[in-house]
Amino acid sequence: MPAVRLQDVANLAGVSLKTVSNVVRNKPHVSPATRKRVQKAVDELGYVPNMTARRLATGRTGMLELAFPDIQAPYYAELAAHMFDEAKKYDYRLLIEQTRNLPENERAVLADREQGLVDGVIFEPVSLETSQIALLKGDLPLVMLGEVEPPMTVDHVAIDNIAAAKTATEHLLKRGHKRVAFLASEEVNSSTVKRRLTGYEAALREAGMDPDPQLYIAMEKPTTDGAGDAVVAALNHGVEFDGLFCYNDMFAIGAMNAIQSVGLQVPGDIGVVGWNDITMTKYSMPSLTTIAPDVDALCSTALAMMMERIKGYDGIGRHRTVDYQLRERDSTKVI
Amino acid sequence: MPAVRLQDVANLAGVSLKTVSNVVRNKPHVSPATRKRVQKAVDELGYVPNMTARRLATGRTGMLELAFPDIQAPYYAELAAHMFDEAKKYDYRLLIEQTRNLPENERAVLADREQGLVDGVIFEPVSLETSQIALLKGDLPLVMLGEVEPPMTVDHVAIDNIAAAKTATEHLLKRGHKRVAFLASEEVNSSTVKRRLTGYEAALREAGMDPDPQLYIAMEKPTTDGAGDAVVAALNHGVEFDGLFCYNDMFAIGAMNAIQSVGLQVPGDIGVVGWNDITMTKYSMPSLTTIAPDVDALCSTALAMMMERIKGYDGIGRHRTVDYQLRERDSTKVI
DNA sequence: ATGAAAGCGCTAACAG
DNA sequence: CTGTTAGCGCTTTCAT
Repeated sequence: MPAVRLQDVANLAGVSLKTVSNVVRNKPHVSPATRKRVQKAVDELGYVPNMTARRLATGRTGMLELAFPDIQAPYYAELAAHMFDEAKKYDYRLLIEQTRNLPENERAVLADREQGLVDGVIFEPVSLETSQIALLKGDLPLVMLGEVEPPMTVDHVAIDNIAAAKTATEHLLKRGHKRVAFLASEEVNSSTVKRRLTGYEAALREAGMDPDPQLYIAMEKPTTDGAGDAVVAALNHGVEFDGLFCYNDMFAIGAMNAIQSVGLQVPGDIGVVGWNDITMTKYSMPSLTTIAPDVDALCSTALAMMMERIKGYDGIGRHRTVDYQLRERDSTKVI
Repeated sequence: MPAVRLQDVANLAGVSLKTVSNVVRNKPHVSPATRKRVQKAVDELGYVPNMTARRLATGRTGMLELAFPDIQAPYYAELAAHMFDEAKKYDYRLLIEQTRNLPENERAVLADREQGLVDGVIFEPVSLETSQIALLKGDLPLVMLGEVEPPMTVDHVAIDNIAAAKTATEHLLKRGHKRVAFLASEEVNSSTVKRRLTGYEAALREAGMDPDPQLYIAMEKPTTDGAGDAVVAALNHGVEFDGLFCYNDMFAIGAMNAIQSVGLQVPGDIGVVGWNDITMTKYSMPSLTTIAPDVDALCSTALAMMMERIKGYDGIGRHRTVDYQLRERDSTKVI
């Protein structure tokens, strides 16, 4: 059954192509009588506009690319869900692209190898450097998310990682934890790690403590199990700490499980704070205190900037910071 | 900067449009010398093919829609990740559409309101009925996932829910749990619930027990918290059980937390089994024994059937069953 | 208020 | 091996 075209409808209704097009798109300049007749023909034939053709004619695809490391990571799945909702408000659909933290995939995102597929891309790189991004970025509207420093010309939205890391560390200190460690993997997101480390150290210094290099626990593998392994190794090496600020929630959950598996208590012996506020933090044992970025604001800000770019704004890159909150749960109850 | 077109490249290279097109698509029938010259022009101009135009000309979009309830649900996020990988093998991209369990959204998926946007749709409905699907399904290739009975003409892939539910229940029985309850929400996926209930009851009967209606714990809200609430309510009502087979992993995790919050132990007092084997099951406390569908096989089978449909296969709907495994973890250690 | 004609950028016969 | 000629289905001036 070959698809029914505008022409077919026009023939049936006995009007021109243009008129049918006007009716379909709810344009003015069509008499009620004609409109009704055309609508009847549309329904009868079951006409559905061909998006591809419309796109070619208008140059607008109605699609945005959302590129980030991994849809399977809870934080990104949740980010995607919010972004879907937000995009729908502007009548846009999202095409998801996973980079898997691979530089070549991140480069491919910018290479814009499929012109005309999307109207713009919202991109959270983790390993590309600013200079490379500037180099590769074509003229497709681009909004960056996350901690990689954007080039001068590109819009960017993120939360203040230094401040949030400071908040997390201060919280641990306030709850009575004296020696707070920082758990992260350097393999990924090194600029992010750096920022959070800065905030962490600032909190310690303000509390009159000197950051102890021993308390920087580096993971070998950037996975949940890797987090557990690193914590156990630190404990076995006699590193003493009673507070742990983790790079993300999954690492925190891995760490809590490991801590409890060696007979220590959370938060009794070690208080733990995560980052992202993924759904699972409510159901881990114990539930996890975490930094909750305002994902709604993140998405709406990113999309708003994207829409301006699409409409033609071509100025210098804007940098927006969105809020975060410390969500206190059982992993840091007062001791 | 107006996009560079095939024509521009042809002009620069001094050849015809067609030749450039051949070079770009790596078609034969181009002399090495010409190919090189054209390639140089392509690079110089930074030519990128316009996908929309290509699509209109070929009628192939290179895109598949993947429609399911909710990207935020871990199982679907993981399914999507696998599906992305599988689709890439066929050079297809995926457009995700969330139905949020809403019938109107499920209907919209089938209504094919955007002809020419995708070449086919892979769809896991939960609330639509077979007859409605048959009615709404246009002529876009369609492959169904999950437990809703497909119409005669549509392909379908799923795991044997009755057998898997029986396996899960038998496992609990084998581990020494005498009174096994079944936890689910009837609001959603009622056909799925029915099948699992059938398997659950079959296992009980084979073990010489009569299913006790009291042991069917119905949730009011189909959420993780709803699962916990339902279990606590049952316990408060004096329902006695020492085994719990849950509709899905998140419900199981909610149930385990609730059980432990009232002072009972898992698996000591109550053994728990989930469904889906989401990543989190390894990190819950205790880790969760669960039914692990072979998601890889699910995706590859679905995509293979989709490719046949796209290539023109127009026969009767095929029904494929993929494997599952019982993944034993700490929530059902021998008691 | 409606119609005719000219593309959007690409692919696909069909020639040469 | 390469070039020419039509479309793909829709939107959009520009007339009427």
